[in-house]
Amino acid sequence: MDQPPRPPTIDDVAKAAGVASSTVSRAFSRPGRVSFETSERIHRVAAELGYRTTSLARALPGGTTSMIALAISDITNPFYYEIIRGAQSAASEAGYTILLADTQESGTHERATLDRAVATVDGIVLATTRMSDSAIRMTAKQRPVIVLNRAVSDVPCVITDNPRGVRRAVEHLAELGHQRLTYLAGPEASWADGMRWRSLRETAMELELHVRRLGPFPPTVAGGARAAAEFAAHPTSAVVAYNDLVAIGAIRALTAMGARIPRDVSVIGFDNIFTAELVTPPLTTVAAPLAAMGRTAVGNLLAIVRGARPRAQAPVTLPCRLIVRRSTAHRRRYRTSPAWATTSVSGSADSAGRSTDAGSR
Amino acid sequence: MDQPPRPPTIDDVAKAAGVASSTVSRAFSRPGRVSFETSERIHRVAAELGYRTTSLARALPGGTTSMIALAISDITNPFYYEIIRGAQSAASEAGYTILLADTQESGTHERATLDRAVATVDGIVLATTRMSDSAIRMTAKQRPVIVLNRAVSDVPCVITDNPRGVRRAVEHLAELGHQRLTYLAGPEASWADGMRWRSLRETAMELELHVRRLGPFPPTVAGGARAAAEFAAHPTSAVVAYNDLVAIGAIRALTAMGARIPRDVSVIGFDNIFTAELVTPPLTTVAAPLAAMGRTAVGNLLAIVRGARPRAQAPVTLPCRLIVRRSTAHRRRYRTSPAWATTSVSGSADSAGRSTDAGSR
DNA sequence: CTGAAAGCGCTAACAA
DNA sequence: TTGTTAGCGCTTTCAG
Repeated sequence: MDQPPRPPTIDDVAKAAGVASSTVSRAFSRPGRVSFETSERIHRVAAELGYRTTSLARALPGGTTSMIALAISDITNPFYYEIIRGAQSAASEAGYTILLADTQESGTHERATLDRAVATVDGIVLATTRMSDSAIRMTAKQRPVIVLNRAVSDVPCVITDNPRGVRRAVEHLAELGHQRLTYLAGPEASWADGMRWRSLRETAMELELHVRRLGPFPPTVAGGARAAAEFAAHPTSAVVAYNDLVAIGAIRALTAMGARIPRDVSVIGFDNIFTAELVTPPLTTVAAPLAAMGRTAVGNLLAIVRGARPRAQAPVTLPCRLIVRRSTAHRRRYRTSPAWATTSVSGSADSAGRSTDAGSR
Repeated sequence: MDQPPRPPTIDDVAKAAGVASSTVSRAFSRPGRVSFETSERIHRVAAELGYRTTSLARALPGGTTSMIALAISDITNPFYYEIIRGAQSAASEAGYTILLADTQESGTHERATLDRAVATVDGIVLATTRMSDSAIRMTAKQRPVIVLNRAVSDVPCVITDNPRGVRRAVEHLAELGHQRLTYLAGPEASWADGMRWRSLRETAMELELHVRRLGPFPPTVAGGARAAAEFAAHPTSAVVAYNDLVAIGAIRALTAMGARIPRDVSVIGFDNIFTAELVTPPLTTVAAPLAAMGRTAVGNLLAIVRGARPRAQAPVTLPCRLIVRRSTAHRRRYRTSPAWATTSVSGSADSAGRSTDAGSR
């Protein structure tokens, strides 16, 4: 009853069936090139012995494994669920298996993980990588790589149309009468964060709104709570968060402080993760075509793996759209500073001590 | 600039460095058994050539790949996030990589996926498999296997203490004065579902409560909504859902019908997924130690892979606990049938037409 | 249609 | 410390 009892090899089958191993091989890979009877017998014997082809050895000569790596920064982030799902289905349709590489929000860790995986897979999808551009290019030299959510020159990328999404969000806020927005920033190493902030500034300038940036914060609910604490020191009537998680965390924390969302502050997130419509109030968010991103990335990767010339120049850009739910509303004009805020915009100084307190950490 | 330019082999390096390939091999795997200078030179040359060991070929002789497969029924289900995270960290600490196998809620698909993976990995964690016990045992014959969330004889398993969790849930409901509960069932092939329902019946009997079962429903928010539609035809004051997703879906649907949760009906879920505390009202749920499950499963699997004798007899049972939040409350006694229900328990027939309507789909 | 033989890239065993 | 020689399990010529 020893667990791995030396699985039978092709030679075992060959011997048992009284044929050459090459015949067995053919019987499995190229049926039709083996007489019906022989094939029959081989399969029967193989079944009895419990023989299975070893994809490892099979992959050896050509060096392809029918596996692709999917590197993601934090598997706990719901943002990835649909992406993984899309990637997974595209991969399995093409007969590929996905190797998951959780890189734990760390460029270093990511490199290490990838170094191990790189040798094993036929290609790599870097979803939200935290590595430097040059590190990415290094990796891309070794294996076909597709970068998701980030534009890196000389490497094929799949991104969403952040500028457009941001624009829609800001327009929406402007229509609701908001004049000052706060951006709750995500990780510094995040390309999307930089992109969103930049677009935000530009759009705001164009629409003559005032924006400020707080952060960086971890792209999590907890990060959102921290962001809210800082935000409360100098609130604005509207906030745009790096992603839905941060938005949700902020809404919760703000609500706990006594603010009513969206009455007191409108909040917009990014990504439209599954939880976004489940929270209260349901989150207004810039939706990314998550599953499509996964599918597209894998599709393009596989094309390259199969020999297509990567068109690294222009990143593939997928559209995103604003989903208006209940976390945004018309701006209310305060006569006095909001009761829930740590300190008012107009600067009543009596709670300044608390301000520091809440803002720290 | 062709993408895969035939990565350099160990022989290329050997030639370029003017040594035997075995020396190169040693330089990489057993440093110290090679003179400092030689090693130095080899590594330099290797770096220049961009050489990397091919784990594939390396794995060939012994047949170990340092990969383990994690098979899950639906990657979109948040239930898995923490499990994957736990598994991932345990695996990477031990130098293993995780191969993800989304089996799409289908036993057949699962077998196929596994068949491919089985040959490539050193072991397999079956998280919530939908395969039959015998199919699982077959797989277990080929590779070390750990089954999560299910007890299968002769195969090592890691489960949570469902009976205890259910008991706590029912006790909680009983304390709140509820006398009739409805169980919203999950997939028929789910072991946990059977377990929960059985425990529910037993505990209810003991505590002299009345239970009934609706379903099966898909273990999703949509499934929960469907369940709610059926439930509304003959409501009870409390419901226990197969999992948090179903609970959340039911709460949403019920709320949409005009019911107030928990005032009109108390709802309990299972798993304590990340979203559970974010929804409104925050969900009372039987929490499973998700990350610990992943860690434990991988830990035990790796122990077996390394030669430990699997103790297949008694499943490892992890504790779970009831987390009381806001979706449960004291039972209210209705004088008449609730306004929101399709049909009343006492049977006012005037809305029977609607009943069918809501119940279909 | 089938068998023999030559590797795939690397490691292990044995010499030198 | 290094080189030489066998393979690992399978696929792929190349004969027969």
